[in-house]
Amino acid sequence: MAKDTKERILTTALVLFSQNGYAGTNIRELTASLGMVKSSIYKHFESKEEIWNALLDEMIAYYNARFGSPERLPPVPDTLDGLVEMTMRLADFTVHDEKVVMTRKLLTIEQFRDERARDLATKHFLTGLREMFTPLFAGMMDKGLLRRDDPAMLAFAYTAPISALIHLCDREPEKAGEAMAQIEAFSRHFINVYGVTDHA
Amino acid sequence: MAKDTKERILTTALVLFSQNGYAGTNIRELTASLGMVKSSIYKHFESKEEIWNALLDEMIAYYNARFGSPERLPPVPDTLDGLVEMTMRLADFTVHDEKVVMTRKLLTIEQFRDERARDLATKHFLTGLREMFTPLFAGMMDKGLLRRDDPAMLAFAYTAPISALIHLCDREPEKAGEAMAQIEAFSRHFINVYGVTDHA
DNA sequence: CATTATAGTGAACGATAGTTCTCTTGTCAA
DNA sequence: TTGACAAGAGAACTATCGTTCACTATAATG
Repeated sequence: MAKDTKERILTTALVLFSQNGYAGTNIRELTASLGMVKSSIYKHFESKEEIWNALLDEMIAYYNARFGSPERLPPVPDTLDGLVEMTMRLADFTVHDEKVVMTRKLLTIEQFRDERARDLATKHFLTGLREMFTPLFAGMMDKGLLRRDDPAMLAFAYTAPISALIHLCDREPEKAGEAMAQIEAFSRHFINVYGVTDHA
Repeated sequence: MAKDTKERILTTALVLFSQNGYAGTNIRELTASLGMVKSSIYKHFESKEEIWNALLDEMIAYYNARFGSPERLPPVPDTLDGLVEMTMRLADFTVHDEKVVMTRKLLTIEQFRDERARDLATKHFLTGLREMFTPLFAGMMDKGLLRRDDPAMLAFAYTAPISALIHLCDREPEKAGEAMAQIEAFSRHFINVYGVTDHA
């Protein structure tokens, strides 16, 4: 079906664009990966740039569906260890889910060329995680699990180092194991510093 | 002189590659920016790829000269405020020095395509700052300015958020002022959490 | 059944990519 | 002063780029 082929094209475009960039990918290579001849793709998209725009539309929609809505927020952990566990689950998914990895790599590569990619990159790399953890840390303060402090600042201090290690995994996947261990070590360091050990 | 032209070519290549990437830059545009015709460049470089390799060589040499040697380490601050000041000086330079910004953008764009760019990217984005601040924090612990802790972990927890904000400036230069303020706020938060307030 | 839209083919197009070649100019050493 | 060489100009080459077009096979529609 047409809809199906269009979807397959976008999937393959994500694979190639995230590896070689938009300019570094040609439609011959793209269509060959799909088992067709290069002219066929113009039955589905008007131009290479339209493929890029459609791909960006999809990435934006995916981001909003997955991370945009407040009800998609993870529940506030009941213990400090619960925070570590939740973090490791999130990190594991983020590092190993192919589509998410490719999306991140593509945004990394194209962020200086395309304004929409730039905005989405900031969400993916900076504000997204921070806004996710801010209410979570506020909740943990309410529960007496974390020292009272600015939750947004704590969220930033917590998520930025984790983000840096996720980027390392994108760049050097063979270090993923090591990086995951560092994420856990950092998370434990964090709860040691900010966590409240109850002496009641 | 020949040496001079070669240097000018590399400078312009850095400007264009960091904006549009290696694949997205053509030598016509590159030579036109230098006021010559495209064939002339082959008197200085054998190919486009050789320009890329020479540029990488230069970036690696520059990095090693500037951040590689231990004697280039900044002095251990005598006060907690001294750490903030030193950080702001470093951040200001890193965010506003054109060559450094372009180098970072280029490494960001090309890190998935070239192995040497990948390695240099990890140094620029992760290990470099950490290795710079680890002995510095160890010294501050010796001086009783910081709580005793793993200096490498503290260095990571300190530099990663700052790095994230520097990346934001690369992506959205209009937010540089805001980002610098956030760096200072984070630095002050950090010394509040880890700093030792002397009650002797 | 006839028809019409759809999806894919293969040849061809103009534009542009990186590169090479020949020629001219200016500079410096013998 | 002459010869050699470095540096650039401009035309031309080949390959490849994104794209178009005429055509065919298939499947859905009246």
